[in-house]
Amino acid sequence: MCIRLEKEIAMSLRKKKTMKKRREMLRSAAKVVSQKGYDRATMDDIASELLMTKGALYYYFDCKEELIYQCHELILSEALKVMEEIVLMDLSPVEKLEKAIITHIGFAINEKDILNLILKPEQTFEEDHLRLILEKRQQYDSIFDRIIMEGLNKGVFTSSEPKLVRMMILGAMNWIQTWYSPHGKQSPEVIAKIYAESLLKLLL
Amino acid sequence: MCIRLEKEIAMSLRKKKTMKKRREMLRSAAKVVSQKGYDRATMDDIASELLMTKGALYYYFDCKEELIYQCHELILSEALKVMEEIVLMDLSPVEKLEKAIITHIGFAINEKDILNLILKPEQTFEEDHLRLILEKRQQYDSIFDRIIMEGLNKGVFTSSEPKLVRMMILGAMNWIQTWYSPHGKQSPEVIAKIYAESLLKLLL
Amino acid sequence: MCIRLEKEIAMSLRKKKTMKKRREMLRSAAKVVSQKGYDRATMDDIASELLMTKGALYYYFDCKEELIYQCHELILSEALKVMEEIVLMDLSPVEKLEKAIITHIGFAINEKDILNLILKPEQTFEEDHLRLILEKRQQYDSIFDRIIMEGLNKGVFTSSEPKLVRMMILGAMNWIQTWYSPHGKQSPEVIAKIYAESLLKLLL
Amino acid sequence: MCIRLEKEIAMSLRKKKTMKKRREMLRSAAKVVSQKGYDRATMDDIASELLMTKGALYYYFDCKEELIYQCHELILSEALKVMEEIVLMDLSPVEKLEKAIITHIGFAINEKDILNLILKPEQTFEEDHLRLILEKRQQYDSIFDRIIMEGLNKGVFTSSEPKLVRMMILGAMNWIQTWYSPHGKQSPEVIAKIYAESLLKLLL
DNA sequence: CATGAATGAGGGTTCATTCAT
DNA sequence: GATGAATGAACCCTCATTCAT
Repeated sequence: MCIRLEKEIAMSLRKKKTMKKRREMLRSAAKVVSQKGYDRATMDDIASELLMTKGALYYYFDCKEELIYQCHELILSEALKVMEEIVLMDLSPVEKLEKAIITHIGFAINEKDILNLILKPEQTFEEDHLRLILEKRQQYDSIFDRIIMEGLNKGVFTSSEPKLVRMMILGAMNWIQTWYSPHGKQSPEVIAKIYAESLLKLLL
Repeated sequence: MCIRLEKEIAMSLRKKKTMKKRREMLRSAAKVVSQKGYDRATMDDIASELLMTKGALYYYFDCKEELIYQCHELILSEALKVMEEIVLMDLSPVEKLEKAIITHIGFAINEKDILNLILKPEQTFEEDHLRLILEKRQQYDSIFDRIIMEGLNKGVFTSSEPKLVRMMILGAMNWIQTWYSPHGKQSPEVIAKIYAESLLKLLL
Repeated sequence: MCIRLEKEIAMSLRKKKTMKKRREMLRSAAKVVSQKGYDRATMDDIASELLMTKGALYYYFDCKEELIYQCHELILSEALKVMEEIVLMDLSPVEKLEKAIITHIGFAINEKDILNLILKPEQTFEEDHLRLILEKRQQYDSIFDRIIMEGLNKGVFTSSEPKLVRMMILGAMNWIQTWYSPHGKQSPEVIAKIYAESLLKLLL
Repeated sequence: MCIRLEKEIAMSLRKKKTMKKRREMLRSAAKVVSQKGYDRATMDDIASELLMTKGALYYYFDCKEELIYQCHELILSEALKVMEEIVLMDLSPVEKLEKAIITHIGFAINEKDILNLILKPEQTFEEDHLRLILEKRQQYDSIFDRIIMEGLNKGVFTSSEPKLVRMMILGAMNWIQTWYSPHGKQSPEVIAKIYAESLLKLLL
């Protein structure tokens, strides 16, 4: 019994370790891929960023696409969870949208490496992975829709085209990746604030 | 003399033909590349879209990068010219910005194939081409800055962060490529109108 | 009759012109090929050295190999003719060999562009051309053999291995191409003299 | 500790194996290239001579030029080492030069495949490799200069142009590659002896 | 689990050659 | 005779993937 317990604990420890390792690998992979682009980042690049050999990577992931898909999955799920918490908070729609915008921009900047991957999944993924990714993106986007609808229903937002406005907001935010540099004069937090304040005008 | 003249005319005719052909090739190349992505679109793909052989492509362009660079150059120059005309028109800043937004969205949708290429040039182009592209993009962006500044000076626009607002506007517009489909319910023109109207709010 | 005559003269003039042109082309081709090597010199390189287009070259020569073969043929025939004159001169074997060495070195240096081509014809020419070239080289080499034999018969030369000595002499001379530079301190004539004097020792 | 030791031994064994393989590859590559010439020998040719695939070659060498450069490096270094031993032997200059000539001809004939590559490195190698090769050749040549100078100083050799004589000797020897065939009537050793004996006359 | 080695299917590029005009 | 354009066969090189050890 005691031995069994130890084993179980050991297992769960090992599993945790493995999970942690996988996550590390995903982060590193995402970093390389977001810098070079999917097609230009080779498995060797990714492996050496991890101080591993290519062969080892294939122990953890079946193929390149799978590896990168897992990256998406990881970060999108994380982001989605945070966003869903925001929706359920006891806040006004205005406050929720502000929070959502600030949070999203935080991801876009801090997790630039990973979120970067999201542009044009059609050019990267095959059927199966693609469907899953598009679904999750859909879920993510709908978070914003829900907040906006809530605001419209409560009469604090105004818009005849809420879907288009949601896309304007997302587009404006995602574009930040394009020009943001940590050496710029404004901190990510300041940028996020300004964006939140400004973009809210689209709904007033 | 007469013969000489004929020759010259013939020359200029041939040159015109060649120019026209080059332009056609650029359009087709842009189409393929915008669909598959730079790295996945092979020179064979591009050539067969043109009902040509790969070798023929290399008669006109030194290498793949050069070919795609010329695509950028072509469309960016065109767009820039149109935008510069707008700046010089005898219109109010509000009207100018509306026109600029509508025009830009027109490009983003109709020339999707080409403008699409603009995302992340760093991952595609080497030093020299990259610098030229970034310069031209800069010029393009500054058109919007000029209109915005004009509005601020005349007191019709208000913003403490005009640069960030300009980037929100561009981001919102460029994102359209991401989701626009000709089968959607709204026509490009309607979309453009709605965007123009909404985005102006960011400056009021 | 008179017209006919004119025509004939004209013909012969044209032919001469054509011949001259061919020779010019061969010289230029040889120059390019000797600098870059057969495989690295493209037909475009050769054509542009001649201020022509590639197509024009093909009017005069069937293919690249043919063109280069003609180069060999031209220079080898020339050299052979000069050498044969030397053999027939009314000179002592020593004087003949001196003259032959000096003449050969003159070719090796001044016609470097063309003689250069002679190394390793096996790697360049197909069956037919190769046989013709090897034959002519054989003829050329045998000139030296004849002079040496004459010297041996007259008792002014001594060697138990005349063939090997002939090859030493040719090797020593042809190697000059490898290091000769017009900017060196010794003139071609001086070099030739020294070589003639020294190499004769091999037969004394 | 024991495990560690085993590992280290294994490492060194594997490394040795790898080194040996590399050397084999260089020999085969040299063979193919010396037969077909650098530009005509394809990587496929070289690979199939080794019963390998092209890809495997690229696992060991960065590019074709590097592969062939390593061939040069290998054989030149070997030859240079042997020659340097000769210079340092306790022999008379005449005996040293004889030995050097015989040794060089041994290389020229037996390692024909590799030494063959030395003609015209300018047409094959880029800047960096070229410089290294020319340097090493220089070193090699200077071995002969040193022996000759020693002989001149001791009064056993006579020459007003020792540099030119050195080049005659090298040229005569290297030319052997051009005509030597294992089916000829004279053995390499006999040829080497005759050359040594004859070429010494140039310095007496 | 991990590594070094190898494979094989392309992809970009070059170039001799051809041909309509 | 000459030109611009086009072809197609190779060639060098890359890289995701596999596998014996």
